[in-house]
Amino acid sequence: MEKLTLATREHDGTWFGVLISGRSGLIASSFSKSKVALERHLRTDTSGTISRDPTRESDNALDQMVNLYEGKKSTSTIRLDWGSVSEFQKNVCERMREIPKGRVTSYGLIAQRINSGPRAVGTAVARNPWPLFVPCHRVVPADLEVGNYSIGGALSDYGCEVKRDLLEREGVSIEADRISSKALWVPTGA
DNA sequence: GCTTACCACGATG
DNA sequence: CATCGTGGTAAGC
Repeated sequence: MEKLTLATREHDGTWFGVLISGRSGLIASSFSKSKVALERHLRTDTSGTISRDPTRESDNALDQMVNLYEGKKSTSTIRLDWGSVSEFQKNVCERMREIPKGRVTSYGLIAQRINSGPRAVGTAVARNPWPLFVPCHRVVPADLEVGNYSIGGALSDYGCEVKRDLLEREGVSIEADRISSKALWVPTGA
């Protein structure tokens, strides 16, 4: 089995973590108020020897993660390990990566773009292995409420609040639980 | 293999 | 508020 690196960092009361394969790149990212919950979530579905020794790549990934959490510009690109991602999920992730910072789109619009259905897109977004790196927080319901967000594989009110904060730090204006329609971005392309 | 139940949805009434 | 259609997934045979 392959050797993996698990690295975590605390920032502003929140724990951030990454699981990285030196060979193929970032397998998963996550964040949580609880360090143990974070590590447990990152370890799920991984069979392999886990090292806690930070690497340049893990340091870099955590730097980026905190930057993205703060709504700042990312300064480098992280390799993503697509190995355990279905073709459909990959398609959805690619569309999410096209959403500009400070904008949002809806599950249904992504579905139209890829000739699928909103619920199917919802399950794919929910299973995003790389929150923050792949900006699943920019996908919201068609009525432009903030919508749901899961952390550590589970939905929570905390997750929804985090999603709202992420969007606002990226410049999305939200009044009375409703996102400004100026922020709506319609996916482009074939 | 096939069937079913479950969803971070959307449209309708 | 309720209901239904929907597509992908995983768990169950």
